[in-house]
Amino acid sequence: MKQMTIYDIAKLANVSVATVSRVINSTAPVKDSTRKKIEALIQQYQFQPNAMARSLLKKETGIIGIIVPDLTNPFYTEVLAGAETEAFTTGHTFLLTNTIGNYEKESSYLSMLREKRVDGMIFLGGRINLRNGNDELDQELIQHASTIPTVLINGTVKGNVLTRVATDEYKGTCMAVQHLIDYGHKHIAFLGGEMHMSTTSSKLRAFKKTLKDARLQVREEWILPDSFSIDSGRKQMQQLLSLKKKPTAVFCVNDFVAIGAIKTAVDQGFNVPDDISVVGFDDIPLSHHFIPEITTVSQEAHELGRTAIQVLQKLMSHEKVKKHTAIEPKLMIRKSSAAYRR
Amino acid sequence: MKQMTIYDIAKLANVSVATVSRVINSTAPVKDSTRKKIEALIQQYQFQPNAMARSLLKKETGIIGIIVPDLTNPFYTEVLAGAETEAFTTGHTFLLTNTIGNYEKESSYLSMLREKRVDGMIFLGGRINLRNGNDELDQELIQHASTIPTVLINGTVKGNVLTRVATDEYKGTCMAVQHLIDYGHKHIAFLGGEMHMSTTSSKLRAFKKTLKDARLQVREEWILPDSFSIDSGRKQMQQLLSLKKKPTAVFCVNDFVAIGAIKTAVDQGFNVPDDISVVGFDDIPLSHHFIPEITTVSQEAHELGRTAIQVLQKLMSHEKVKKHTAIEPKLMIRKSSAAYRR
DNA sequence: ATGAAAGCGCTAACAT
DNA sequence: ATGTTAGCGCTTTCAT
Repeated sequence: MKQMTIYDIAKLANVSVATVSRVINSTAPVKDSTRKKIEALIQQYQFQPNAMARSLLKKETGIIGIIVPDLTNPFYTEVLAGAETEAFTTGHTFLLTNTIGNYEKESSYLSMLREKRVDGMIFLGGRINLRNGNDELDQELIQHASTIPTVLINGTVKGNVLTRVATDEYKGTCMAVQHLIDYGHKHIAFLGGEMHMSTTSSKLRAFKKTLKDARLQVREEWILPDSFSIDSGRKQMQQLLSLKKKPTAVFCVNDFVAIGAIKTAVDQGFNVPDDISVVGFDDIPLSHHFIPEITTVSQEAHELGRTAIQVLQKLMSHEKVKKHTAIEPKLMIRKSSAAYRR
Repeated sequence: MKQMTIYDIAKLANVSVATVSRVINSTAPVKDSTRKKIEALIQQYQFQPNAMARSLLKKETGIIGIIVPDLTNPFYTEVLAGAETEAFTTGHTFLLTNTIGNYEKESSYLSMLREKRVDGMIFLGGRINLRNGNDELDQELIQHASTIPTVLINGTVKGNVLTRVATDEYKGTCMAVQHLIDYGHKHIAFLGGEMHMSTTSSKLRAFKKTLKDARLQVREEWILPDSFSIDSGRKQMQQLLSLKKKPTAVFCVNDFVAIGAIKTAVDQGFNVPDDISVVGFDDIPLSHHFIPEITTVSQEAHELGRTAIQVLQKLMSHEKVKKHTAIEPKLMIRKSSAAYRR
């Protein structure tokens, strides 16, 4: 079926396009009889105005561009779901991209979003999580952000010049490590994460700080970053268990690493949490269904997504917004951690 | 920074807009010196053509609309990730929606996608999974599909008039149940799923058929549909274990239900798989990291997504396509199922 | 090789 | 209350 235009409807109703436009947008009074006639026609032909023509004129598309590194990562999808909830209320839709952390793909999508004239943009992961940043990539993003309202989630660029919403990972880590200390653990390891990512380095800083404040020793051979995957957790726990001197508790940079770590420990005949306590980070849905249920730090992903959209909406309507909005992390104490028993 | 237009560039270069358009699209030869000049200007001002203006004219947007019921469900996101891979190669982007299975939201997004004149549409879950269909909802979808090339994933509408790509769930179920039978199980239960969903009913049919072919009894009190959640698995396994006569193996409609079922069984002191075998469906990433690793049926979600986009691309370029493309399921034998021991 | 101008489908100011 | 018309930013004949 061919798409009709506002002209077709106007002709059929013997009125001008302006009148049709008026009934569509109820932007001015129209005589009841003509309105009825037009509405009937619209219904009959299933006419739907071309949003592009309108956008061209109004300079707004009703579309928010989202750049995500990994659609299969539950943390990101939880953020997305939260964002969608909020965006739906204002009629915004998402133009979604999946960059698998590939900077070129990020760039390519960045241009695409600009060409499409999205009303705003949310950026997660990838380049904004680099520990030391990358001038060229940062500049590109800042440049795009100068024409499109942009909010960064859990990341930043050099100089913190872009608006961002983030969980306080440093604080979350302190909470988790302190929890282990409160349980009487004195020998605690740090597992997973890529050292060139800011999320890892800030967690590691928090980890060391918390141990030092409790006058506990930081043992370098128990600090085993690697990546963010389950396999990484398996591998590094393996390594840990091969040491003569083993820790009694482990802080993992995320729940995937925690799952891998627990799995390996269990495979090797250790009991979690009785022999070794494990805490994760993120509170992915599965963490409280795993066996044992995982003690972890919630990033309030849904909330994070919603907040980011709220901030973006202000940005889009030229309201003043804080450069940085922090989301409070929440410690979820479950079954993978227990009091130290000698 | 204000967005420039092709006119601005043309003025700065002392040429007509036509010439600028020509260098942007390399659609006609342009003298080398003028091209260089224009390219420099484009670079300098970071000019990016307005995709909407172009789309208005060309009648194509480069956007594919995707309707998904639940962004936090790993099966759907895996499909999405597969689809994205394929779409990226042709420069298509996704306008994503999340309907949480709400039919009104589906309708609302359906119109939105049409207004936005997406080039094609992928529909997952929701109304297309209704066991007995729903005439009104079906009609609406068919109506939209008559103007926008549409591919349904793992679902259909009455009369099968729309193009679809689907895993053979019936066959997958037969494979899983047969696997349990081959392991010597004679007492097998069916857990989870909503009975008004076609995925549940077709799995149940396959389940019964396979048992009958093996001359095994189908016991109604062991058929415990409910929903697709982990909690549903927990609840129904609880129910199963409260029976005097218990099965030795369980087929679950998906991995979530399987996880819940295993959890409850373990909580109650049963060993999986020694006391009771459990198989799932979908092969979500977590299923082979769970303890025990879950025997399941892979829907080849990534492949499913890719194929759907390939089919859609043909549809969009007016090539002939089969109404139905089947994806072969794959049995993944892991640790949650074992041979029956009396 | 380049320019002028029509038109994609719509909205909004200006007339009537 | 309704119609006329000028764009929005681009592509694409048709001229030159």
